[in-house]
Amino acid sequence: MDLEPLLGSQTCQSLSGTTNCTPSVCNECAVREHAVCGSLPVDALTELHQIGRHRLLRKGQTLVWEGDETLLVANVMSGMVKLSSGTSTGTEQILGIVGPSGFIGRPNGGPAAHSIVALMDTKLCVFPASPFRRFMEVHPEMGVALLDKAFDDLDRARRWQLMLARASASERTASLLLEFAGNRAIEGKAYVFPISRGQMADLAGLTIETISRQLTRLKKAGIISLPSRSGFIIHDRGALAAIAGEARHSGLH
Amino acid sequence: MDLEPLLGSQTCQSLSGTTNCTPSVCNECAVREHAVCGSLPVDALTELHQIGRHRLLRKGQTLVWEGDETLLVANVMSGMVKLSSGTSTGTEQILGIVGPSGFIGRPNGGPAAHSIVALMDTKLCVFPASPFRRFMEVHPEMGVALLDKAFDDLDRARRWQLMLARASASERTASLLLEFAGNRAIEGKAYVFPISRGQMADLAGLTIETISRQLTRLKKAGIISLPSRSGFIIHDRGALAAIAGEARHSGLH
DNA sequence: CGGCCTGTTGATGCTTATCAATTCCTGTGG
DNA sequence: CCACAGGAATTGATAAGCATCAACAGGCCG
Repeated sequence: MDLEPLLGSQTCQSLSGTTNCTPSVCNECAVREHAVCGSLPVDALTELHQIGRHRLLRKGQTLVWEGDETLLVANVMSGMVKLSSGTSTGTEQILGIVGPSGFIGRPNGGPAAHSIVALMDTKLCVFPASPFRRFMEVHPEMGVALLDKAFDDLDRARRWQLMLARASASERTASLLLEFAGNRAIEGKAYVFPISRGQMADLAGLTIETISRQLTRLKKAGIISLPSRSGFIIHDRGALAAIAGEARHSGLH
Repeated sequence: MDLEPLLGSQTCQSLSGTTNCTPSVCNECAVREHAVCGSLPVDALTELHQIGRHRLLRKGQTLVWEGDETLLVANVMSGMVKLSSGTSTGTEQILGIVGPSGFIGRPNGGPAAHSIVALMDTKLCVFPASPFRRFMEVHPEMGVALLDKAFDDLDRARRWQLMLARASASERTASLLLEFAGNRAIEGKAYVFPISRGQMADLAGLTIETISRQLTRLKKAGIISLPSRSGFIIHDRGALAAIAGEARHSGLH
């Protein structure tokens, strides 16, 4: 189902018998430069292809179940997945969200600390864990790149952590919107909420009602629009960023 | 100052000319089994020794400054360091705390995302970044171990993040105490607060006053003692853990 | 011994959670 | 295509929890 071998559409023409050109699917990959494979030389990339597959994960589908042995790792090409975990009280909690060029899974096995579920239709570059590990052993630069990405993620998690510790409701809501819109949020463009209000509340450490009130407030201030229940438009990115960063000292609360 | 070459106290006796026995300092290392070097074979460990040094970081001393190029990585053998960062408003914020067997620094260079400062006298196993990188290239298992640790840290950061998002003041304070006491908190043992009330407040996302009130409350409930300003004793570890986990439904708030 | 800094305790107000009612999508079936 | 049901989101009223402001106590240093 929706599995497409990466090699399937390779258009490299081996005129001289050598095949050291970039597989076309990678050239077309929107996140190539930012993902872990970005730093690989052509021949290594070609090799990596042979163990990976493209996969489309439909909205709501689960890639990995919490507690399962980790059998695969993946790059997110487009879309979004959530990392979630069940709590002692039985409810599900969102631990994080991973968007394009993000890496998910643990190469070294062990039970998964969280489930991975698609928030919208999501394209992935999936690799079985064992061959991926072997690939890392042969190509240490991949391990290096992955390590770098893991440390990046760690830094980002620590900063979000800080935000949760100190931010007000308006700051959290604004940060959430910017997160959903991606780092390069475009004014006037229609974005989709990848998660429900309830899940947004979980992630930001607020309640549904507070999220709703803050969105209304931002709408009334003219900073965003809410054309439908599941979409939003940013009109004033600067204002939103200002609120996300330091609302405590601005006029809008 | 306080620099001690790791090889200095190696007691391995090369009777037969071979030196493939574990360096004694590593045998004596309290965190050997939990640190990244734990999985290394003897010969690799011996090699790693030759690029590392022990270093004692005195309370308050800074190992790495935020923004500086990362020139070293280290294992924490004993003590505690904080990761901190300056904010836009000029104040310092604590991003996290690293205790024994923790790994700090980024092997792959780039400017440091946070300063690293000792919270108490701390013993470190320090390695210059470049030789450490070369070592990783030769010994991929080190990269694998480090990657695993990084993912562990990431999971822990995500869970603390979740805690901050949803926890009440009493939950946060209890979690903080358990964190300070280590995973195996012993009832009746005297522990030291590694950071000031203000820094605890920063870390937990509370104010000094609230931290103080919660500590008093825990003391009055008989769960802890506060024999001095800078120390605490846990009398009822179970109660503390219960509060940290699910205070919202207990009687104590 | 006295100043000073850190921590504790007290009183009050703001922010956000909670409880409750209503509206508005969305998707389903006729 | 429209009507309807069901759930999700919004809005309102109230209260709890924590921050803030303020005063005080207790070590630690000179």
